[in-house]
Amino acid sequence: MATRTRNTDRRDDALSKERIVEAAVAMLDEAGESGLTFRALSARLQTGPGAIYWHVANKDELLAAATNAALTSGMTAEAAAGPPKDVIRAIALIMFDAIDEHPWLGEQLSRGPWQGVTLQICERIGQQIQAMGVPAGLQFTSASALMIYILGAARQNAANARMHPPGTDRAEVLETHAAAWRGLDPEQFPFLHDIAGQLRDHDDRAQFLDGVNLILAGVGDL
Amino acid sequence: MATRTRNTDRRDDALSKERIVEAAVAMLDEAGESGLTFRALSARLQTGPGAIYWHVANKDELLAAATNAALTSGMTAEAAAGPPKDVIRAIALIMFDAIDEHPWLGEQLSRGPWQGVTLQICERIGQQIQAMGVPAGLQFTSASALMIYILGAARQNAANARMHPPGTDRAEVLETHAAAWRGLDPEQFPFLHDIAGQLRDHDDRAQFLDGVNLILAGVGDL
DNA sequence: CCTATCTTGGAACGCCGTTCCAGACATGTC
DNA sequence: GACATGTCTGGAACGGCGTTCCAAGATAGG
Repeated sequence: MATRTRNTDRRDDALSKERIVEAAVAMLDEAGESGLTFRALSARLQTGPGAIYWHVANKDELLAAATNAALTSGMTAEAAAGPPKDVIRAIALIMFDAIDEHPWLGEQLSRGPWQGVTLQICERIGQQIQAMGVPAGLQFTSASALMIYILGAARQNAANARMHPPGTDRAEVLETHAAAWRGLDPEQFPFLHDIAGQLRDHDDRAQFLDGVNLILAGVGDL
Repeated sequence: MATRTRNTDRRDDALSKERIVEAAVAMLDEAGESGLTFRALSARLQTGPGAIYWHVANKDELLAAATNAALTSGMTAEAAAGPPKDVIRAIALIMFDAIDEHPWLGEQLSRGPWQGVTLQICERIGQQIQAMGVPAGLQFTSASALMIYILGAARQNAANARMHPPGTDRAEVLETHAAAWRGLDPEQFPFLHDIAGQLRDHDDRAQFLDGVNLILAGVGDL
């Protein structure tokens, strides 16, 4: 592994795990998860697939490294002060925005177990849960419920965004979707038929925050 | 497509979309998502890959059909009566158990948009939300928060289960995991360090239900 | 300068989803 | 019965994937 000998004078086009991960993040942003292949990556870095494998064990490790890199870069400064619930809301929005910017993050974060940056986020949310005075026996449940909702909602949002070419008009897509719900049989689908209007007018980010508040309200009640 | 001519006397080893989907579900249950390939599937059905493509458009359609089949078979009878919150809890547990039984369902359900069986579940939850007297403007938010949590939690549970061979001892796995959390730096990870014990002792299904109750508590408060 | 180690990159392997197509099969018509 | 027709089968083949292998180039120490 490239543990030592990193500050010596190498040729300046030398590979490194950082350069590889950086290129991987760029390719994921440009072409999504299916756009990242070792062949395309090695072409971008002007090398062969074998060279990459000297720095990275396999694609899973590459994806994990790209995930940590992308999330960490978005988590630099943070509103650490304020009431616990506000801090949680801020963390949630940071994650939502990060996944909105890098849609492939949604798939990746909710795949494996919580580790790396995800673990740090879990920790920060847990600290705020404790600061709220939630009884010890319910802290784990509360924190994981928040984590699951945040990851699930951001992921759902990313999945929705991924289904349309980047250029399409959001209002038009929503109207089409809402029309489909409104067209459902009112006898069999009264609820979906009713709220089709809310689907058309809703704002993803605001609704995400409403969901976080919903859970926070439940946590505060315990 | 095989639309008509289904009741005529064909040879009894004839392919059909039902037989294909049934075999696909079995393979997914046995070997997970990566275990379902058109080659293995055609070998199991004693035919070639090309024959399958006459009944199924592509792998996405096959996965969607398998998802609907597996979820529908688990949703036969249902406790439709009782207070709305009880009905929601019952639906949530049915989904949790279904995904627990077919771990690949977790990945699949949260991939695409809500359609098929997922749409029906959304409808049922929405009806209960309405029955709870939630204001019209908040019904969409409440229902989607519940859906996201249910899908996210069940999916997370399935991902955890998928990481260990079927035979491994659950208590041992949890103990190892808890030990890792307990070994974290108490200065940097006070929360995770503290609740490692709860991680070791927790019951996935009970904690899932606690999370649902958390959200229901918040919804009732609005 | 020579040698041992680190690093590269292209060829090759086995597998995947998918397409193509020759032909088996059941059926309706004379 | 012969034949034409549309339905259905299954094996070969295509391009691309993750990954492995290894000969050769680059670099550092004696």
